[in-house]
Amino acid sequence: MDVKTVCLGMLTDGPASGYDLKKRFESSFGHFFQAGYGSIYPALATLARNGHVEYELMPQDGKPDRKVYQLTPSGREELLRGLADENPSHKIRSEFLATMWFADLLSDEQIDTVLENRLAEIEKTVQAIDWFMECGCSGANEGPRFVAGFGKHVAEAIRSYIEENRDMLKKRSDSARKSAVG
Amino acid sequence: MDVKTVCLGMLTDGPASGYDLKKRFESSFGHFFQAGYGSIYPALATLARNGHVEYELMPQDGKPDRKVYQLTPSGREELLRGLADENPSHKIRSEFLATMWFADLLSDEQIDTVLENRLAEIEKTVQAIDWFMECGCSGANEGPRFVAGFGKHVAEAIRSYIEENRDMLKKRSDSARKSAVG
DNA sequence: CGTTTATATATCAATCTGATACTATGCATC
DNA sequence: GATGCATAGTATCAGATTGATATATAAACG
Repeated sequence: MDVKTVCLGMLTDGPASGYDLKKRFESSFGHFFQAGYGSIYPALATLARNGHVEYELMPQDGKPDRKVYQLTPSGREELLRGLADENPSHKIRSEFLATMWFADLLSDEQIDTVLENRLAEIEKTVQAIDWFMECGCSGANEGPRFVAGFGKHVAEAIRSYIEENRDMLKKRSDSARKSAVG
Repeated sequence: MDVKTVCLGMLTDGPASGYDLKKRFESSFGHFFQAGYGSIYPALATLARNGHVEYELMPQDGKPDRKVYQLTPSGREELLRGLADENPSHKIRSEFLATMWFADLLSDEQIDTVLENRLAEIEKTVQAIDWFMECGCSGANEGPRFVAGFGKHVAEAIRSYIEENRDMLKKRSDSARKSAVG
């Protein structure tokens, strides 16, 4: 499954422009599937070329024209084909964990800063998901609720793991403690 | 941070070929940072061109020559620069969650299969991490242990979430139950 | 008055993914 | 005896994605 399929899926909720889809990627999809203009616009262009979506130009004064896309019957079929994979991937790309892997090359201060920043990011994610569950989820189906709950559960697991295990990475304070005691 | 930086980091454990690094990506890094030949070989070529690594050709009979790479002092500096980011990213790219988001377009059977396959993948991940903690971790520093524990904790959080919330996605059985009761 | 934010389009270089190509040995399977 | 697969090793390529940037206008902020 690629950005094209997700765009088709988003268009089942009604017509939207590339700009609209980007906003939706940011608000509800952001924590598990990212896409920027650089993938959304080419995706829509390809889908239009293949007849999976159609667009109407909506002129606006001052601002550039909106291209409002909507699903075609062929697009709906293509969407189902894209969703048919029975073992869809779930991948993590973590510069954070890669950095922690090499913790012995960093200072305690650096490690501390990185961990604090990660906890702050988690907090942002949890708040975004909470907002979605309260406001953005009205009328939504079970799928989005399941996914939002998943994201929150995992984010909280990460938070608790970091809080309970961050001491593991402090090497200097260990020897400092020893020499202070001894 | 990109594949280049991680390769430099891996080479702090001693000289290795591109093939060796690929195996290490598979065994210990796989659950949070993937890289294939298509990124490893170009990365090593660039690093060599910039003087961050050097290689020696090790002829073998029958098999192709090994190119055994090792870190240079300039490479060690480059590694520290690559690790200096104070807010390294932690991104999820989940076709699995994207599929679940659109659960209302799928049959109960499809959803069930996808969830079972995901649970099986989790099991594989947990086993790979357990193996690493018992065998691959000997003499390893705190960093790898922290990361392995992180991976296991998160994998188990995912498992428990799926097991406890999978019913949420069954729509047909709900109406079936209602009509059976009514 | 200058800067940032929002609305909207789109492209580009650098990077990454996943598959494939090439060579050679060994091991199992039909 | 042939066929396929695993292991060991190199490497490339098309297609997808990332993150930044370009273009244009208007509103809001300080």
